[in-house]
Amino acid sequence: MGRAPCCEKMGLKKGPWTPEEDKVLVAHIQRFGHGNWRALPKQAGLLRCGKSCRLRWINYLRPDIKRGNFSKEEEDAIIRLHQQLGNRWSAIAARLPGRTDNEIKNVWHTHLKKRLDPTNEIKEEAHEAPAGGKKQRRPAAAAKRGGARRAAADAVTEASAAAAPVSPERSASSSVTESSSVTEQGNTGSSPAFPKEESFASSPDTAEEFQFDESFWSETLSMPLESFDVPMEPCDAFGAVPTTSSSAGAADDMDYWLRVFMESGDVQQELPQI
DNA sequence: AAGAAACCCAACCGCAGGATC
DNA sequence: AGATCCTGCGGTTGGGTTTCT
Repeated sequence: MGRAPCCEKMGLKKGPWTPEEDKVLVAHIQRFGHGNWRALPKQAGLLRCGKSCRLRWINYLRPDIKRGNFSKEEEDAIIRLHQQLGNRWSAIAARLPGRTDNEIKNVWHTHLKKRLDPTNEIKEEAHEAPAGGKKQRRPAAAAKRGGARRAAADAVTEASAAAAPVSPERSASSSVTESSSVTEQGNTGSSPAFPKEESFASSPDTAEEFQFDESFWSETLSMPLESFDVPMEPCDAFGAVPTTSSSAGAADDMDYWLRVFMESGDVQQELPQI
């Protein structure tokens, strides 16, 4: 059956997202959710196709995205899950709170696959124990990698992640995993404006609240897959489950976020009149 | 300092499958 | 029942960044 192309070309923008576009998209989803991705860009006044908007949101703008380097536990989990699930990245991502399928896929292809490849073992050993091998990256440099390109959008994302009420969709784990990222050595997702550590754990109390034991990952990740197969609650754009506990705050959260983005830029001006 | 090579990640593309008409 | 729409997924790639020579 002849499928219509994803984007009806004509004037639709492609390529990297600008901070302004990010703001518009986030603000729109905050206010109206993303019931219809195809219609969303038009409603939001974005010159993007719905697919592109969805991808940007899922992989980058969602407030519960955990950025930064993968921990050893996460990498091990990916390897283990990949053995069980194969290339079902979304299924693997569902078991790694805060990580996207795209991110996991990238990590797999750039690091883990090589690590598992017997022919690359020697190379990987060299990687583990730097001894002046070719193209050996230093951790600090690796952490810095791509920082410039991300910085602008991070301002938006981190702002979201910073004050975002932990989304119930992933709350059980994301509240935990976010703090785990704090312990990571590198932090590619950090931006000068919103250092991850500060942004998430804005107060000592909060920081303490999210402290958790290193054993979390080993315990969580060693759980049988079946234990994860709990039907997901329906949720809104930010993963807010409409339960009694969270629904009351949902509207407030929306307003809060709208204010954040209004204050962070000129979103109000950019939003189309609806 | 400049160029080459390697690395990495965001984003695109096309397909599959469920939902709807 | 079949056609079409829409979303989600996995594969792939373009191009920026970092490191080495």
